[in-house]
Parts: sequence; C-alpha cells; structure tokens
Amino acid sequence: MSTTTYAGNRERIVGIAAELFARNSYHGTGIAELSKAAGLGRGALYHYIGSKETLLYEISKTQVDRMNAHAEALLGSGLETEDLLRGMAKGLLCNIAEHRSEWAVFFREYTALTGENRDRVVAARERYEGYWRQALDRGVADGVLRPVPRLLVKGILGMLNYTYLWFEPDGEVGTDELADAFLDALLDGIRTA
Amino acid sequence: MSTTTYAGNRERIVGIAAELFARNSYHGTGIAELSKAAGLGRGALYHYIGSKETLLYEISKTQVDRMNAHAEALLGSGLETEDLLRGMAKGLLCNIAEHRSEWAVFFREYTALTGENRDRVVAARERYEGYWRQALDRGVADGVLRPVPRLLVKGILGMLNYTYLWFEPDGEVGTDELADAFLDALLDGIRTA
DNA sequence: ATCGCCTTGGACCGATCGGTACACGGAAGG
DNA sequence: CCTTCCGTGTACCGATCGGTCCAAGGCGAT
Repeated sequence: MSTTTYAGNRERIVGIAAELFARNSYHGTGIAELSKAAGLGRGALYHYIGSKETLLYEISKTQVDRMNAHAEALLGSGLETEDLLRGMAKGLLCNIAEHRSEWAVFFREYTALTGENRDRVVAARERYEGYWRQALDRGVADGVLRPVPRLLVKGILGMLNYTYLWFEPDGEVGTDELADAFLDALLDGIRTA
Repeated sequence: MSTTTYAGNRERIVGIAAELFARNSYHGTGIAELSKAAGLGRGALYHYIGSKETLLYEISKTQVDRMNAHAEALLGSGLETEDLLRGMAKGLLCNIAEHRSEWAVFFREYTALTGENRDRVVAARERYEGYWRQALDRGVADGVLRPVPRLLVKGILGMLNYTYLWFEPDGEVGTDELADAFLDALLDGIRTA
C-alpha cells in the first residue's frame, strides 16, 4: 500500500515542519534542517513536499478550514446565542491548544505566502471572522445581546487567538474553563453590579 | 555636528528596517535589501547598525519600554480604576497605531532574538503585563471590579495587541473610540440588561 | 596646505539558501 | 530472470546569506 505510506510520510513531514517553523520561523528554517529532522535526504524530502511554501500553506490552511467547518456546524445547529458563542470559543481554543505549533506558524507567517496560496488562506480567515459576526448579529436580533460595534469581533478574536502564545492546556486551567472565563467577562462584564 | 547626524541616520535606518521586517519578516529580509532601501552600501550600513539582530532588538525594546513608562505614569497618578484602565488601553492602542510596523515586528519576531537581547525584551513584556494585573487588582480591591481570573489579563492584552493586524487609525473609528468600545464591552458586557 | 577622522562603497569571506538532476537500490510483476 | 518503477541519497546549481576589511573620499580644524 504505497499510497498510504506516501500520504502518511507527507503528513508526518508537515507536522515536523510546523514545529520547526514555529520555533525558528519560516524563513529561518532551512530545507537542510527540515530534511535532517525528518530523517530524509533532500531529494527524498522534495519527493514528498513539492516546495517549502507548500508546507507553509498546508500548515495554515488545514487549521483554518477545520475551524470554518466547526463554526458552520454550530451555526447550523440552532443553538441559542450564549451556547453558540461559548461553543465557538471552546472549539477555537481547543484547536489552538492541540495544534499550537501550527497556529503559531499561521499567525506569524501567513504573510510569507505568495499569490493564490496567500489569497486562499486570507479568504478562509475572513470567512471565519464572518461566522463570528453572524453569531453576534444573531444574538442582537434575538435581543440577547445589545447592539455591538462591528470592530468588537476583532477584539474577541484577538482575545482568543492570542492564547497560542501562552496557554498551557495541561495547566490548572483547562480549555473549557478558559473559554468560559473569557465569555463570562465578555457577556456580563467585570464591573461589580 | 557629526553626533547628531550619526544618531539621526541610525534612527532612520531602524525605522526602515522596521518596515522591511514587518513586510518580509526578519529572516526574510537581507542586508542587501536593507542597505539598498537605506541608500547606503553594506559597509556604510554596518557603520551604523552593528548587526542585524541589534536592529530587531531596538525595534522591539523601544516600543515596549515606552509602554512601560506610560503604564507607570498612569499607575502613579492616582486615577480611579475605570479611567486608569481606559487610559492604559488608549495609550497602548495609540502607540500601536502610530508604530504598526514596529509592533508587527515585535509580536511576530521577538523569538528570533537570542541570549540577553531576548531575555530583556521578554522581561520588559512581562513587566507590562504586570502593570495591567496591578490595575485590575486595584479595581478589585476598591470594589469597582468583581474578582477576576488572572488569565483574563492575557485575554485583554490579546484583544488590544491583535489590533496591530487590522486597525486603521484614520478610518471611521479612531483610536480612543476603539479603546472605549473595547472597555465598554469588558466592563459591562455585551448582554442586554 | 596638511593632518586626521568620520563616512563611504564595494570587494570579498565561508556558509547556506531553495531547488534540480541523476544514478543507485530494492521490491513487485511478468 | 528481467523489467519497471517508486523511493532515496548525494552532488551540484546559481544566488544570497550576514558580516568583515580596506582603501578612497570628504570635510573640518589647525
């Protein structure tokens, strides 16, 4: 079953690349370093990857696509506003926690993509932002949320995305608790009544 | 007045480097490219900069130090909690808006620093985070804020820092309005009463 | 006019960059 | 046994990497 071996190797290499890119940056990681980490010669490596940029593209696109699928599922499930927002936050934090290297690479390095690769990743990113906007708009329409400036969507995503830098899911605060803490503050504020 | 010329040239080069690093990443920007943008030969360039990493260090450190000074001034001014928080947010957003390239470089590339350079920048960053924690703690002690999980500090900073990616200070929403919008949501929540 | 210093461009350093070409090995299919 | 072909390591490509060195230029002070 050479196909399976090929795909498996490919996936393994993408994972290794994510770790190296996260640690040493995309431009700061050489093909030599990558091939050594993968235990392959340079020729063998190129047999799998095609180009260095392809790796960066796949690392980024995979995660964003996953989040888009997750958001679409939640938006289509008829959840009430609060559960919808908490669900979306938990999905994102959970994915970031499980794929920290990939998200670090995506956030820091997507600008290194060129042409269509970049366009597609940016478009996917904007689609995801649109889903959050939809969720908030729905809450406003239902009367659960007060009318809220559009820019707040960026603030919320900043709050969540930034976790890739510091969140330790095995620490004393878990992924779900963190998402709930963020949403408690966002929904009801931190001022005393 | 050769000293002034020297320092002025140096500052100019640091600014150009910030723009190039922000656009093409630190490792993705070559000395040749930088010297061309500065209108200098490579030898002349090195007369001013010492090393490429020095540029990265200065770009990062300058901004963080400025924010630390700002936070210290506000914390020492006896402002009440709400004004303190809004003032700190406005200071940060204003600085980010005025030095977008520098902040982009800092957020994306500080991991490329080595040794003491890196330690110093990380320490300065943590000091700034500590000032926000102090401000929140003060609000809790005063009874203005409800007790709040420590991790929320990271969330707030994420919300504010992330603006380097998208905020256009000359757009329809200004710096101060944005800071206020974020703090309205944070203080009182977005849920209807 | 002369001295000395700051500034400058460019040649040059070894190392590495991303990527290609190619020949070898070994297993599968006949 | 022979052919075919995928997987592989390696030599090699031109270009560029960050950084150093140095000789010439420019300019102010004496």
